[in-house]
Amino acid sequence: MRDTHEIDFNDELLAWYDRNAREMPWRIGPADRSSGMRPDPYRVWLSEVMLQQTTVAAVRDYFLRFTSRWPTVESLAAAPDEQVMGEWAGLGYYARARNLLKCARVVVESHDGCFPDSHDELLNLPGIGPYTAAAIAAIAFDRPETVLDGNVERVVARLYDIHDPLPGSKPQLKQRAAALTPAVRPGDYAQAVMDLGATVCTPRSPACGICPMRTRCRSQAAGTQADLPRKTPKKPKPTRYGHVYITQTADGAMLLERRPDKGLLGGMLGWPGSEWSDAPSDTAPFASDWRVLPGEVRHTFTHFHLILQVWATSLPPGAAPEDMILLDKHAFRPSDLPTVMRKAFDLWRNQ
DNA sequence: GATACGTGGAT
DNA sequence: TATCCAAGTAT
Repeated sequence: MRDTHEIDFNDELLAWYDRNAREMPWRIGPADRSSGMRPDPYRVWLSEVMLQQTTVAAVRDYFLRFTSRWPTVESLAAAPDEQVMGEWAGLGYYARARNLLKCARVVVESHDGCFPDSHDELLNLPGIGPYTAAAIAAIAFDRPETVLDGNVERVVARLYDIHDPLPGSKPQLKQRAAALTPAVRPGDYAQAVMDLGATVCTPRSPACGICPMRTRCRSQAAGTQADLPRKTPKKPKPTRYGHVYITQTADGAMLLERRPDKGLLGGMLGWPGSEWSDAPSDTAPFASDWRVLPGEVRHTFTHFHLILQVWATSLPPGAAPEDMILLDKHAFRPSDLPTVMRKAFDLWRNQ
C-alpha cells in the first residue's frame, strides 16, 4: 500500500522533472511526451546499454554516430562486427558492443524486429540485465517497473537514511524504490529519479539546498547525507607490465590483430603484444630490428594498472604473419582502437 | 557472492 | 597523484 509520503514524493519529483528534465538525444520533447508519444524502443535500448557504467557526457556523441550510421535495429543487425566494434572503440566495456550485436540480431530474427515490451522478455536478451530490462520497459513502454541503478541507490539510501553498506543493502533499497514507483508516468518517474541523482543528489557535495525532496529526506534531517550510501571497501589495484609491437611496412600499412572475443578488450583491434604480468617476457613476435621507444604507456583498467613499453619496427610490403592483420594507410583508423592501444599509437607517432 | 570488465572527469 | 565514480552485466 502506498502511503501519503510516497504519493507526495512522486508528485513533487515529477513536477521537478517537468521543469528540469535534461535534453538528451534519445529523449523526446515535453510536448510529444504530454501528447502520449513514446520514444523509439531501439533508441532507448541503445542509449541504456551505452549508459551502463558510463556518463551521459561520454555517451552523447557515440549515440549520435551510432544512430546516424544505423538508424534501425535492422540496419544494426546487418552491420559487420568490425564496424560496430570500431564505432564503439573508446567507450569501454567492449562486451557491451558484442552483446549489442547479438541482441540486435535476436530481435530481428526472433522478434520480427520489435523489442519485447515486458521486463521478463527483455531480461532474456544478451546484454540486458535487471536494470536495463526495467529501464526499457518503463521508458519505452511506460510499464511500472522499478529501475535500480547507482543514482537510485544513492537517492533512496539518503531519503530513508539507510546506513547498511552496498552491495548488501541492494534488496532493501530495491524494496524501498519499488514502493515509490508510481502507476502514473513510471517512465518519466524513472528518469526523474536518475536525473535527480545525477544533478542534485550527487555523490559528493549534494545540492540539498535546491533539492525538491529536501523536506522529506531523512538523511538531510539527520545530517548524514554526505556519508551515504556506504559501500564495502574496494581492493587495491595491482600493476602489470607488458610490451606492444607496432610494425609499419614501407608502404605505410600497419600490423594489427583482432583480439579474441572473450576477456579484456575482447573483439577489438589491437597491437600484437606480450602477456601483461609482473614480469613480461621480452620475446618479439618475429625477428626484426626492434627499437624500444622512449617513454611508456600508462593506463588504468577496472582492476589493474598497466605500464606498457612500445617496440617498433618496419617491414617490407608483403603478407601479414599468421593470425595478424595488415591494414593499409587508408584502412587503418586510430579511432577504431580501444584507448590503451590508441595511447601506444600516439607514443609511436610522436616518437 | 565475488570477480572480470574501460574510460574519462571530478576532487 | 590517487581515488572515486558513472543510467551494470556475465559468469
